Amino acid sequence: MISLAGLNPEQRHAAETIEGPVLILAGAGSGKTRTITYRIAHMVDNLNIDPKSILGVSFTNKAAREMKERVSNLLGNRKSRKLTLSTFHSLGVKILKKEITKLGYYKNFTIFDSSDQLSIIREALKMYRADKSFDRKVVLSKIGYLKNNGISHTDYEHSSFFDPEDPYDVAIEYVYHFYQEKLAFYNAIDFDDILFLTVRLFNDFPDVAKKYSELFQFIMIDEYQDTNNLQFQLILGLTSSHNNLCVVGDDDQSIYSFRGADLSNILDFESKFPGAKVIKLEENYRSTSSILGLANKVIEINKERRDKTLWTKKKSDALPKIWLTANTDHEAEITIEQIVQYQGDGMHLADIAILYRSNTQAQPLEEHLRLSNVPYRILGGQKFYDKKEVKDIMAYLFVILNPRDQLSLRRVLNVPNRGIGKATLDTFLKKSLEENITLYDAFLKYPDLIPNKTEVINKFTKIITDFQEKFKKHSLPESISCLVEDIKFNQYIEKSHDNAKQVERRKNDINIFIESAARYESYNKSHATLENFAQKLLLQDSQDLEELNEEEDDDVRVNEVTLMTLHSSKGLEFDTIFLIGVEEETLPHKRSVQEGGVDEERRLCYVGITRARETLFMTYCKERKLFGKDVPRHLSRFLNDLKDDKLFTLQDRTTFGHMTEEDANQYKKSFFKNLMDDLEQK
DNA sequence: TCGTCCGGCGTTTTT
DNA sequence: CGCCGGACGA
Repeated sequence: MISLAGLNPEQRHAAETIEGPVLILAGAGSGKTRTITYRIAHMVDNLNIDPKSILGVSFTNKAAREMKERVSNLLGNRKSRKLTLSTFHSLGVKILKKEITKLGYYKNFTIFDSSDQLSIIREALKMYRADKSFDRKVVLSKIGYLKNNGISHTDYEHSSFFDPEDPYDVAIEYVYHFYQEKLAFYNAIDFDDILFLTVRLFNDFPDVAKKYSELFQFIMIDEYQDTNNLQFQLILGLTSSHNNLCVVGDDDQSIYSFRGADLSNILDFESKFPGAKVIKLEENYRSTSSILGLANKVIEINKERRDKTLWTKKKSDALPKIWLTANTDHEAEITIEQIVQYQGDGMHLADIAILYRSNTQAQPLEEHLRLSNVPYRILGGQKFYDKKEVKDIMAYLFVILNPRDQLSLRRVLNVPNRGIGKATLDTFLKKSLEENITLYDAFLKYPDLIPNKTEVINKFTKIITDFQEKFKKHSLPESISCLVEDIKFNQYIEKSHDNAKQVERRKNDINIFIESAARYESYNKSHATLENFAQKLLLQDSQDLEELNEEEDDDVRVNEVTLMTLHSSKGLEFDTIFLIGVEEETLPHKRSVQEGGVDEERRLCYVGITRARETLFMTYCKERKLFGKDVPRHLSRFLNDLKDDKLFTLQDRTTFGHMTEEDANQYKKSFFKNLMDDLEQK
């Protein structure tokens, strides 16, 4: 029996409302995760609901994992194992693995990341012979936008999204077709396709939708404010045979509209799901009253939001501080100075975070942290999987699994250099087009197409076929390290870099990769096939990699300051927050202002403020170096509009050198006091 | 086939 | 100011 006595009345109400559509509006720091983990535990343990029939969906693997862990702490491993707690995308892949042949794909499909996508679009634009240079990224995001609105490449021309007068739209019409045909030919899908195809599957085969909807009788969606149209369609499919949908979210923390998140999903929940119950969690357990007071004022300006006001029992008079600094260097300097002081006071560095709007702002901070010998970590910098050498090895694995995957094939073809360059590739590409076979099949069928290349071609295809066998017989880590050995990858790394340190780091990355395969194998035993491992890699869901990379330990929090963007800070909390660069054109970002997305920037600011438990510093610069030029800056409207409300103290740190205004006054006072004392003595 | 040089561009990014 | 991608030359 799970006791809900530890929940407040609203949380408890949320945990006990099981049937029908429910919207839990969970403000920042209102105990959301606690509430939904108890809700699940209550369903299973107290109401005897079969855990197999419960589906919990979140956005990140990390969130899904955390949920799993916390439910498991309440329910025990045996029951919690039967729950399905996953991300939208891994759920989609799971379904597609079983059903994708219905849509004309092979089962061993590859998932393309954005660099793969961009290279196809580059090819398409070349074919289109665009005299005006179209921006690949714009084209890609438009295609993604179309997919997220359920428009396929064949629908596009006849849809309301297509304007025949707009040259961009006409180009995109061509590129979209080219792109989808290439993907199908490579037996690959992109991230949007994972959801797009799942929705299409549900629409074209209602019995399939019914099957999954009957399997999952109770559905929970976390971070509902970030769902897009496609995810909404998916939810409709999953609930087609029942109405037990519980969504959890906070419209004030919707910060992913640029990825298609549609705020109306949460704003109009009741009209989309009639009879819905709405439960508000408004007690904040995280921040002091002064931090929350500022946060509430900042966000209340937004028009399109659900009415709610967070409150807390944690009273405090310590107002958030805003520092005016001279420039980015000065900003970094006094921020780190303050952190050093805290460090001297015995504060744990893991309780401190520095947040910023964009990654470029991290640079001066990093410099000053290093200068002051303050340990730090940067969240969301270069991803492990994005490192070139790791991607290379992964590409080998993808080709071994799916030789139709031409992008991976082309990636590894001449890595390490084996004399298969552009000319050779083009000849084989031409042949494969003529015969309408895959590039790989062209290698197999016509190895002597170019007489003096026969040997290298045969050598290459032999590696692939050999390892297709090898992976069946031997363990994952064994096979991968054998592959690395066979292709002489380490020599290749040595040859491509003259910096000895870089060589070591890159070799080490490969070792980490192999170790992660070993870990994956030890966790998953007989299920640890190359196919399943590759799928984890494709969904960037290998916790082993992260663990190995960060050496995280649950009990010991590493003594490091955390640096990250506002986006990646959502869901986290720290005793002390430094929110830097709170300036016009930085937060709100210039481009968002131009495109009318100021509301979302305001939410971003709100997210940043509400990360802080005890202490909040915000900084802005008089001048910021942008692209080599010094540009004058002003305090962000989000704070400037509240100047008279006494919600924060503004300190000009440019005039007191390294001292705060208070310190300077103190100094002046004691200076005069000493002077007086001296005079008195005389 | 590979390396170098030059020009353009520069936000956030759960999968 | 610095990075990345395309062009062009050795």
